Amino acid sequence: MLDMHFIRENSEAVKKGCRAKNTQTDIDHLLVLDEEKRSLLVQVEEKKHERNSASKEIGVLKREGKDAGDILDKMKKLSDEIKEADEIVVSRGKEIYEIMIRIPNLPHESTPVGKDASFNKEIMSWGEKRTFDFKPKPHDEIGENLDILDIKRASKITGSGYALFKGAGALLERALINLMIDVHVEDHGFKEIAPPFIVNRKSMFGTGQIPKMEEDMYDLEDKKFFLIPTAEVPVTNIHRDEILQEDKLPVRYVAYTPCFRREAGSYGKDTSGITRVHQFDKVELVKFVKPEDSYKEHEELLKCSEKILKILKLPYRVLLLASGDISFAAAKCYDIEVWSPGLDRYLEVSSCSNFEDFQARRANIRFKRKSKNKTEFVHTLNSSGVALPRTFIAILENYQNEDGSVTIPDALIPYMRGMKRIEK
RNA sequence: GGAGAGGUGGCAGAGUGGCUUAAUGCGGCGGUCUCGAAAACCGUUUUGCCGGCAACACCGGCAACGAGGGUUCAAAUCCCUCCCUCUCCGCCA
Repeated sequence: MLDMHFIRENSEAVKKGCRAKNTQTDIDHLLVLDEEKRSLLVQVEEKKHERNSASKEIGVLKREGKDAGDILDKMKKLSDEIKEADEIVVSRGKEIYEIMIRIPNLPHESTPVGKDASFNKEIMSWGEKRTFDFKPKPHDEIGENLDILDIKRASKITGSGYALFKGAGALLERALINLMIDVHVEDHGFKEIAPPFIVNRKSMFGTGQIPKMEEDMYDLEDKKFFLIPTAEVPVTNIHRDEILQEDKLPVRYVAYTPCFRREAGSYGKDTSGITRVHQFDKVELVKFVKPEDSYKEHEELLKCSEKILKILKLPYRVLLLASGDISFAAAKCYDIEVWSPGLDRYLEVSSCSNFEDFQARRANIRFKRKSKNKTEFVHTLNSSGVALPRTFIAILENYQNEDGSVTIPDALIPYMRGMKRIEK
């Protein structure tokens, strides 16, 4: 959510930002409503002040056993007026709120302006793509052959878009989670969190998934609860409605969770194997920082995510996303994409976003400086560190051997009970 | 799922319609005292919004006692709905 003061004073910048994010919003209408509401508010508050003073007087008169009939009649009338005017203020307030919660975060000045993904900029790449002396297979074929991935049975159990890992495949999944968490805790100083996988509406609102993306979420008990689409939701909401101490910042959390996404409207896209599934595992990094540090912290956060791919020696590239391609709540976002030789393209394994104070405002996450009286909103950032299925894909495809076996990356061997190769 | 108790300021804890827009204690902050510290004493101590203002300083106002609604001139206090926490019972990994 943006600050109404900011919108008032920078309406043109807000309009421009909304356009850059491909979002239609009627800022002019919002400004009119805001103006109306504030002028009404002044009148209502004056009347309430009058009522408060009169009520005190009535109290005094009653205590002294005197008659307060006249003033009582007057107050009855005044109270009705207040009620009437208050209703208008509240209804304006609701209209304003409904518009406000749908205004996206504005892109940062370093975010390239462009309507879609074709305007994303590749800013770096790492690792050499392996040259194969045989035709590399796609992961689903490798996985089915080794009997470590069973998509057919997953669809029997649940439906299309689910993965069933078996034997060394299930172990690899678990090994990756453990490796990632250990790296982020031990090398990067994040605190490990194991959050609920089901959250309430307030939490989903706080991070910005609802109302805009509500249809992409799995819900429970008639939309009272939601299966989390990412650990970002429960972890960011840890500090909802809190005032953090300045010297505790930055706060860094790492959490493994499964993620549940309906992927509504994406049928037919990225359907190969387990590239796009409704349930997947992910290790997520979340930071709460002071505003002046957030862009420095954003760069560091990107490095933390990249580190995982470096450790696994998987070739990847980093994209700086264009304004039209970044999420509703983000001001700036990098995507990390890992190389998939079997599919012959890059796959997104991480989104590293700076939300500035957009989520903090929605979730009311603040901090207080020692030097100031006023509270301020923190900046929140998060990054996948990293998503599992596509990392699993990249390992199978990049480390495949001609005989169909898969070599285990060195860093994973201790997490795989010493296993060096997955063979039939 | 059933029965009961309860949700008040950072914490503890008063307060059942108007001398309470919340007592008191603890903690925090500032000060006195001290070589310094402790103790003691004095002061201070929530958040949001609106208006004035160059100002997050200051002044004035409105609101908030789990959330929402109702009664009333007036609600922390009375009524209704919901949420949460705790205790006991049932079920259960």
